[in-house]
Amino acid sequence: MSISKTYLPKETEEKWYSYWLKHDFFKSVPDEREPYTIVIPPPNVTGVLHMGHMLNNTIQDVLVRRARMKGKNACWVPGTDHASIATEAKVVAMLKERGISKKDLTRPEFLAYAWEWKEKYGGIILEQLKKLGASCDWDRTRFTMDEDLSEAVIDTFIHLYKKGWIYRGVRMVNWDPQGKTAVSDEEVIRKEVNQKLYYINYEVAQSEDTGADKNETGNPAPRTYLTIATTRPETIMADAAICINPNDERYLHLHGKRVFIPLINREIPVILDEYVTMDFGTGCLKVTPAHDLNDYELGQKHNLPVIDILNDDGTLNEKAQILVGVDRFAARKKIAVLLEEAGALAKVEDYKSQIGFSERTDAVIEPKLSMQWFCKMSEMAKPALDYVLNGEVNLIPDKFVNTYRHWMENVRDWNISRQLWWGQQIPAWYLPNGEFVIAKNIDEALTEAKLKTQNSNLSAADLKQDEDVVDTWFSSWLWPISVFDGFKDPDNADINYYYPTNDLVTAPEILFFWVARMIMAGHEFRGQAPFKNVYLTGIVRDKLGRKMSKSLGNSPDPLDLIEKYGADGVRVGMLLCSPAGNDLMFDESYCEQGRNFANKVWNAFKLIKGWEVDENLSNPNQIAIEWFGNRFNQALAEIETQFGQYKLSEALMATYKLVWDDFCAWYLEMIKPAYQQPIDKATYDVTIQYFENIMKVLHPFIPFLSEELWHDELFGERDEMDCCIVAQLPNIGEINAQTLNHLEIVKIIITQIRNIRNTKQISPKEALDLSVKINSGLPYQQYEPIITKLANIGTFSVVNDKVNGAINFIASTDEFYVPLSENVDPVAERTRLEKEKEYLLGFLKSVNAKLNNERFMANAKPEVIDIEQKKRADAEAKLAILEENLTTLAD
RNA sequence: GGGAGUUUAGCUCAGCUGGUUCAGAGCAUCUGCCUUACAAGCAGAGGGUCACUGGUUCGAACCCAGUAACUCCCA
Repeated sequence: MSISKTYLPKETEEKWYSYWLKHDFFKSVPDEREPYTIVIPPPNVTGVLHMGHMLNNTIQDVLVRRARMKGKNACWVPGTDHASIATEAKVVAMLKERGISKKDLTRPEFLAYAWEWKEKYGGIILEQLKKLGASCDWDRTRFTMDEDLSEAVIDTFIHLYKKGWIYRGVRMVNWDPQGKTAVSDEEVIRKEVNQKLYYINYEVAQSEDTGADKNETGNPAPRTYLTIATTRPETIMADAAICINPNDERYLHLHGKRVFIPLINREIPVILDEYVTMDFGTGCLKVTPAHDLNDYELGQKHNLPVIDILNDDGTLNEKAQILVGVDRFAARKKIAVLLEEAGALAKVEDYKSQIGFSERTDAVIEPKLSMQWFCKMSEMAKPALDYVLNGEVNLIPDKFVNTYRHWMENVRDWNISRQLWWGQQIPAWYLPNGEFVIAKNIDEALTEAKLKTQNSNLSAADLKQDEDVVDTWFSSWLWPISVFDGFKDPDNADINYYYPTNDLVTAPEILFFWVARMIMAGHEFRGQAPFKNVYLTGIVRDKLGRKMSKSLGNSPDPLDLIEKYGADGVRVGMLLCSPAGNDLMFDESYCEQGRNFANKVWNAFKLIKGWEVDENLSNPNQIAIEWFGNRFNQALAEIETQFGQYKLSEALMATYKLVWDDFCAWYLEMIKPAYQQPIDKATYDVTIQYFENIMKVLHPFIPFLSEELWHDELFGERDEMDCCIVAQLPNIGEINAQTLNHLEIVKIIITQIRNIRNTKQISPKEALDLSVKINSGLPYQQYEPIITKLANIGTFSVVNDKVNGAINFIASTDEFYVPLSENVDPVAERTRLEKEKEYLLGFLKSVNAKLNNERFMANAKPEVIDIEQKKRADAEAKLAILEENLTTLAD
């Protein structure tokens, strides 16, 4: 049978994924084992896989697979999020294509379309995750609008309302005029934008009472003006006052005056408040409570009326009096012209300022007063902060603790209503008299309403349910509980076993919307945080540091990458460039490196697979076998530590080097029989064992290839359930430091000789002789076969005297000589030795400086002093050898 | 304007409580190899004023202060 020269991932991936599924390896049910649980951050149901998902889910899968291989009952719960704004937008767009407008539909009709859409496109992303190898328990797949989960949302709403933590109120919200919904502060993206600053003159009203402004002839006094600066001239019709700083000496004459709004000539007062910055603009601020948050607060303070001149879609309404029906941006341009014509526009300047944009629709956010539902945060924030501060919940990396605390200490109430249909409808029913009741369904609402009004004649028809739905995060904050049915059935076997979960892997940008709120919900409903560790991944950026996004088109399609490099290659590629919590500059070349790695493993397999065993041969490789056994244990220990600290990229790199450098480049080269020669049984058996162990260590990173090789007959008979995915990771055995140290010296010797070949242009095929003068007492004789093989040595001899006319080098404190067929160039040799000597002298000098320093000797720790003394001894010994060699050379 | 963070080789990053030859890894680069596991490879090599300026210390990439550049969050 011929084995392909390179690893071909395609059929392997398909084959093993369905095998794993068929044999229920991803499935988890509570049992006596220790659970290891992850709930997936549910992607948008209508979304497609992007690089961020790729990173996130690779990390989760590595963690889950590793836990499974450590004997834990691993459970990774998958699912999707209904994502009200994003999904509703897509459904609206789809309807539009079919010539249907949302406003012509009833709510149930619209929802029917939305569900149809969800059934058709929802879950594509979960299918894509399978391509990556995600070992989720698919039987547990949940959706945030599943009946049970929605019920949990409604119950939660009622629960919090009864506690007094949910209330209804007029607030300034971020209004998205395109999506026609309020969005949370976190969904507003601020960008710096070039704008214009308009200077507008307001005529000051004449004082009737004092007559001071009339001149003696009784003619009207000349008109006077004040000038304000604004970036939003279209809102002047909503002005409620002009505000000046009471300390502003320029405007003392305006105290107590009134002014006219240009174009509409409505009279408004001049008010005084130190809030106004004197040196910004003209020092006169127009106060527009309906359209600016700060103005709103100022208006509240001064009891100003709120005049809202904008419709929900961003056009001007009749309260504006002019430009009614015109969009806010068109109105801005038009009003500038009108003001100009009226002589009220003093000047226009360029101006840069921060503007909020909707994350979902990219429309400019309009501050808008509206009646919304709010969830009070202060009581819930406190315990949620404590979980993180006292370490019950670990944020990884911990630099996010500060950010988290800052946010939790300054948390604002959560606007939980959204003016959409796709989502859980708010369980509030309005009575004819304007009052409302909160109830689980219409029947309960009616009962409540009758009780409340003492009117037993009320009927269901008299009640009208709130039109809005709750914010999507109001369902996803319950996710870790609701996926285990913890609301409907708070004492069921699953929730008791799997909750709290172990690790949550998510992006730092949703630390507050999601992570913090899950902790709040966990505390409120289970008295326990929902997870122990939160691993915050970085943002995937392109090579230039730009965030990968659809609009920039700088994101590769993950499925294309898998097609090109194999899922294993892409997984390795993702992890290679992803330090925890730092953004990662993704480049396709990392996937290439991943693919090459998989190929390396494949070829190591191919080599071993090709060996013939001769039972009669004795084992010449005991040293190599012992060394690799130790090295393997050492690497296992390192990898264990790195996983413990969630340094996944480093754990992968340690694995990578173990396989590539230690196993392939050193171990296999040491034991490899000559071409077409058989190998002895002992070496063969232990090597296969080593390889099998390596498959295990590799499995979390490259599950497909490791599973594929696992089933080769090389490893003997396997029954159906004997799979790499459930193999137990090897235990960390004892590590003999001396074995490892000795072999490091052997490697140095080999490298030195190879280096000599390279610099002297000697072919690797030409054997060289090697003599060693042993000063250290190291048993070089036993390493002779390895050195001879890897450095292609002809005769290896131990000598008592220096060898003249040979290239020499020092390893440990022993002297090595390589005689060359042609004479060694004494000048070049001298230069080389002198250089080395110089280095050693410098080194010795710095060591001596420390040892001769009384304060060092007095203050440094004894072990540090020991080390320094050993360094001095070693350097002096080497220096002595060098000196001798230089003398010899001179002879 | 307020808060947090980052700055180490061409690139991406390690570097734990200051002390091993501590200046590291992978990739890229250069040189030489088609040595029958692998050119998706093998062997070897060269790359850095640890952002800058001061300070603390016997000793600083690491601690402190200031400066600069960049990033993020909040206003």
